[in-house]
Amino acid sequence: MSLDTNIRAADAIVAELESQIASGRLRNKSPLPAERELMEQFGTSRTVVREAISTLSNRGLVESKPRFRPIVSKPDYATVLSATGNVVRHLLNEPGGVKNLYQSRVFMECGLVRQAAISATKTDISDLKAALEANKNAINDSEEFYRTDNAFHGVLYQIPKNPIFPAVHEGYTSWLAPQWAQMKRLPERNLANYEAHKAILDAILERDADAAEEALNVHLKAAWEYVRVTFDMEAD
Amino acid sequence: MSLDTNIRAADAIVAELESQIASGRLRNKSPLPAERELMEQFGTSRTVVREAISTLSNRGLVESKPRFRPIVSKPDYATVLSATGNVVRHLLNEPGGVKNLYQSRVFMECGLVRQAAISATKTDISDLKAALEANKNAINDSEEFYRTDNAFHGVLYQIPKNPIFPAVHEGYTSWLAPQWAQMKRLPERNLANYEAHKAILDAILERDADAAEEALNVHLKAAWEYVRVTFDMEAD
DNA sequence: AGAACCATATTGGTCATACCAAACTGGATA
DNA sequence: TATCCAGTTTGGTATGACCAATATGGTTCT
Repeated sequence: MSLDTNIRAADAIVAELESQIASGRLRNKSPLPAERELMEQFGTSRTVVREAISTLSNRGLVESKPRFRPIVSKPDYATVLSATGNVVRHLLNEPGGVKNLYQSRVFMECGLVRQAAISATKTDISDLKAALEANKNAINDSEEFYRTDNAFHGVLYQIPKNPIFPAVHEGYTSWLAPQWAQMKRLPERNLANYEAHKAILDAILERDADAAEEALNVHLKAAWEYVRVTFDMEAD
Repeated sequence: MSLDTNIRAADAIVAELESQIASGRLRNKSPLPAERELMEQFGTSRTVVREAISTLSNRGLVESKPRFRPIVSKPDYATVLSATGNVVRHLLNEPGGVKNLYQSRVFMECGLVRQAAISATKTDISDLKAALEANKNAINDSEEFYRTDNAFHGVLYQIPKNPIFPAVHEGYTSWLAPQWAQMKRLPERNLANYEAHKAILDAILERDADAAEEALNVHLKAAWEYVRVTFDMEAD
């Protein structure tokens, strides 16, 4: 929001490098200049150069592994989401945290299936069918089922052809994965989930937004109930 | 995701301070210990302490103004969003960036008005009415109209009673504000916007989700068209 | 020629120390 | 009690040094 009195030398370097990354002067996936070089280039001490790099790293504009040259990484929506990962973890540990996130996911996907029902293209439909088929074939392999389940939902996020949505899906997947990982996954539940997916797809095929939303709602509500019981949370 | 070979001393300090903040051992809104104190406490040099603080600051867990002690700021959803602000700005400068963000906002609010139509409480309704009234009274004061316009949409984000949504609204507001700021705002447009808001509220009052969604769609589509023309972007 | 290998120059990570200016503190003063 | 000032604390920056791991380029072996 406010810019305060920002007289940090590091901020100037951050700004400059940011613009060089954005403009492509610093090519994506290529290493940043050496610290001692930047230090000369900007006429500052290595201290501030390192602070600047640290900031860029936290912003997700460079990927820095210890002992390696930081790699320029032009930001995309996935970067934004993953950069927030650490903080989100804290929020999930607060009471109601998981529920809030899950609820927002239900909200999001309700909208997605409506939109899918209304405007899914042939390609979208065949992607959904393929994902459902893979899902069906994995009913007895819970590990694989999880992946195909997630992939099915992922297709929904692709339908708007807007890069923000797949990034959000990635966020949900990675943030909620820890919860999901410690749940037992039984073939009968896999079957139920597959059938729920099928119901959703059927509704989309019939171009019935209300039915699709309803099917998705039932599906995710049931899944949540299972999560809730497993973690012994308070009811709604 | 991957933990790699994380041998950075600063990371240990970050982790420790993070957990102290989460547990409340470091009280919210209170200043962090002095750098020289942390340095002794963790047995490292001031260099790594400062790097750790910089990381915390970028994560949004402390608020650090130059020359002032960093203030502990327990993360909330708004913090997460605002921490991403810098990167999002870059994405908005890329072709289609603003459009993608705006489209996601339309998507979000379509869902919100549907939900409002279905399950808005009396309190929600009266909040909406109050916001609309304020909106009406500001038609001739474009500065004020912008605020009330935004507030009206903000009420929609409050209806799910989920802290994630208001945070998202804050995100949209701050990210799209720069675009909005440089647009001329005429009383006749204010009036049109007010009437659009009224149509939305009317549909909500009639508990007609489809009509509410439609009204909102018309409203935001029109607003987008205005933005698009102003900035001379390509058509859809 | 191409692959495995090794000595050396780079380079990131950390430490110790120092200086400055702004912020803070507490007691003297009006 | 409110104000003001000097001394202290503290964040921002600069140097310079050392270590260990990496990157590099030439040498040797196959």
